[in-house]
Amino acid sequence: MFLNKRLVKYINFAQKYNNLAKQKVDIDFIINQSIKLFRIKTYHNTSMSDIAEACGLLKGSLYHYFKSKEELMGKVIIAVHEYFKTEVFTFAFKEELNGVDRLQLLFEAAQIVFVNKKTGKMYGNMGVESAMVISDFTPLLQSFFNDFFLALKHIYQTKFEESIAEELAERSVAEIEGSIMLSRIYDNPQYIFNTFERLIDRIR
Amino acid sequence: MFLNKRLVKYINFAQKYNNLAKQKVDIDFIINQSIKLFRIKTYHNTSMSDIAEACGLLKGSLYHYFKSKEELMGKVIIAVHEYFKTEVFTFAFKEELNGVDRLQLLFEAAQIVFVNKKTGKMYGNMGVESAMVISDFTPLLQSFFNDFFLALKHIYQTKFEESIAEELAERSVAEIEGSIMLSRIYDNPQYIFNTFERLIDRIR
Amino acid sequence: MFLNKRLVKYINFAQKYNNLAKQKVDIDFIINQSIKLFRIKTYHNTSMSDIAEACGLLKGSLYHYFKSKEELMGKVIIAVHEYFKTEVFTFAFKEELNGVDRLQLLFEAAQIVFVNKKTGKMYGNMGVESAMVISDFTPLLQSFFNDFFLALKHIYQTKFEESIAEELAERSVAEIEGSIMLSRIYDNPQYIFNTFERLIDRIR
Amino acid sequence: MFLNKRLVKYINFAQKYNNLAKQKVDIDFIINQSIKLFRIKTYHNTSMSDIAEACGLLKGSLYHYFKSKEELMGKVIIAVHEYFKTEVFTFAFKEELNGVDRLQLLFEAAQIVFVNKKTGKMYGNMGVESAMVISDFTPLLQSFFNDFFLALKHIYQTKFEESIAEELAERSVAEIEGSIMLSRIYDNPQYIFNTFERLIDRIR
DNA sequence: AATGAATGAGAATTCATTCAT
DNA sequence: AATGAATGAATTCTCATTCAT
Repeated sequence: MFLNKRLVKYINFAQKYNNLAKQKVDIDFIINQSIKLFRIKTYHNTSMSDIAEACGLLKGSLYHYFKSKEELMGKVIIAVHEYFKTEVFTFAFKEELNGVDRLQLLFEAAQIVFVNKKTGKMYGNMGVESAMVISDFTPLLQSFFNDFFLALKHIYQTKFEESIAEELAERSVAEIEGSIMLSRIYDNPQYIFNTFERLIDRIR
Repeated sequence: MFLNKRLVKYINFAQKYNNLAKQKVDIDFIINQSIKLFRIKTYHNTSMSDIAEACGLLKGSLYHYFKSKEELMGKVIIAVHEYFKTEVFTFAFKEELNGVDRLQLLFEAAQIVFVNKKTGKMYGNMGVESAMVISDFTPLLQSFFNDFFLALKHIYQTKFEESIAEELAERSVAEIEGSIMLSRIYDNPQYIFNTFERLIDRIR
Repeated sequence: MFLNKRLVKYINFAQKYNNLAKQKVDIDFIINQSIKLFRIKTYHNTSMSDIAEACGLLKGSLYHYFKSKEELMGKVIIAVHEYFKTEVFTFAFKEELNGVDRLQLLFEAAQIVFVNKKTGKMYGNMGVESAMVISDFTPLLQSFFNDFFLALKHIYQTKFEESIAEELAERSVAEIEGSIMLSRIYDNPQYIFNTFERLIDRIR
Repeated sequence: MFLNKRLVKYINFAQKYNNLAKQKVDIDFIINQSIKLFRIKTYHNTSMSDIAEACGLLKGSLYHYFKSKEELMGKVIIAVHEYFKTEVFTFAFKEELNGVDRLQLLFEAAQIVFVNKKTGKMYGNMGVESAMVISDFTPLLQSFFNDFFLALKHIYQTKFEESIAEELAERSVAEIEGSIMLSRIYDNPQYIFNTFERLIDRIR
């Protein structure tokens, strides 16, 4: 190597300086950018290049964070799951509220994920459809839906006994997911809204 | 036209005979093979090569029948839709039966598509999930779900007035689709069975 | 064969009847359709399918007339050559006219091939460019240009001695071909017109 | 900026050094290899595979540099244009020389492109013919011929007034291009040589 | 951590040509 | 003569992944 050590040091310093100027790139940032892209373009139609570009990185650099696109997708699903846990399902366990209020808050929080508040239109593809298409991710989806189910069951238990609460929860999850699907197919959020209303009425 | 009818008939027959003699496959065969593959492997993970192989053809030969993979997928969705029209939705309009029976028959016919009777397990991915991921196919999916909705509405109208029948139909479609999704995610047809039972109970 | 002879006869008759209704398809017809297509779309961008379609035939049927696309192209070049011989170059040998008139008539006839009289715009690609790109056709092109050269030389010999007439002919061919090229590149027939005028002036 | 200029220089140098170390080829190398192939084999008969092989790369690697074969061809035409600007047309503007000398030098430089000095034979097909066949490239060809025309006009203006210089330039371009075509068709550079001589005589 | 050139496998598609009928 | 299904080789292009620097 013909570059002397002092120079190398300067270069490293300069690079660090440049990086500081850029958007901080960490795993979470990449995951969030990926979520955005997957929603708009689908897992299959989003290339590692696209993701890299959205992160201000180059393709190869992503492989420092994830050893494959599938691993990244897995992390994305987990991140979405985590979001739902802390921002949506959590309302189910606000013991200071009654069941109706909890359900209402939970649905309001969920809505944000699917419906663009400004335009009133459906957001693009959610991870679920993309994920369903890849069987490797079923355990992660199962885990997600377990939590979804448990949250609703917990709310229903404020009014019903366990076995009924369980049945209601299962039905509700199915109804909600089905209506999300319809909303997306018809590009009309009304199906979700109707379902949410119906479910709230039912618990009343 | 100077050819008499009997002759035309003979000619048609002769042509058919010719076709049978040379033709290795026909469009319907390709579509059916494609459906099988798409169910197992997903639209994205099924290559034209795979389809060709399943048909005993070479890749290029498929392009006699479909000018692109997307066109083939479109035809696949239409074929599934057609199947549902003639084999599933049709029970909704058997006016000689009561609503409960119609629903029961319709659900039984639908089940066959999703659940492997022999193994009792879920079949693989259906076109719907694949299709959802490609926005070009939404009109076809809308058309499918329109028919699904109308069939259920027609059944519910045997017991309820129109506006209620409509609401019930919408709910039912959502519930069914959601439960199919859950059944697939948990690889357990029980969710669909439960939903079908519940819906039949409800109309009783 | 289960079809009786009488029937076969009828069928043949019926087919013949159908054919009579169609455009008569013979080699010249195919060649003319091909010329049209090659001019618009280039040799490389015109498929045998395109040609067949333009002739009301199916791809495979073309192979009754030409054993390959290249052979067809060869025949096309020859046909164009023939056209030029009988419709364009021929004016060079109208011994009853003077040189100027012959040149004028020859150029007028040539113009028709390159410039659309109605729109005043250049026609698309001529065979020459397409042909140049395939070295197998150089003998045919040489033959074409030999005749072109001889025609002009013959005209020039009405005013000049042989060696000068030869030189002028060679120059003229080059100038004309170059200006056709420019006219095509700039999509403006003026370059050809200018050249024709200049050449007529020169002989005067 | 806290990095002093000397450092920046070093860094640039270091980066260049890095690039040299890893890079197998660069854009210019690919373009030059492509020019060679297009000349011998035509744009249509040269595959991306051929080009890759000529560059010691794999097919896919080319797409780092060009997003399509057409883009590559565009760059090739521009490169040829650039070559003509700096190596051929440039002689037109050597104000210290008289018109005859400029023309002579320009033609000598041009000859090198078309005629193999060693064998005395014509080189294969040049990009121009290939390009002519693809309408997307006409703007690039127009730009090329604009410069060609301006160079010749500039030379003619040493002896003639502008309008005459213009006419002569247009004629000369046509004559040269036409004679290149003839030289190629007859595989005999004499046509170009004759034209060049004639044009030089004319300006004398 | 980041680069980005290179890989290499595979995708969809095109098309001239063949051939049994 | 005509069909048109089938071939099969080639072509452009994509993309996840690797790796030397």
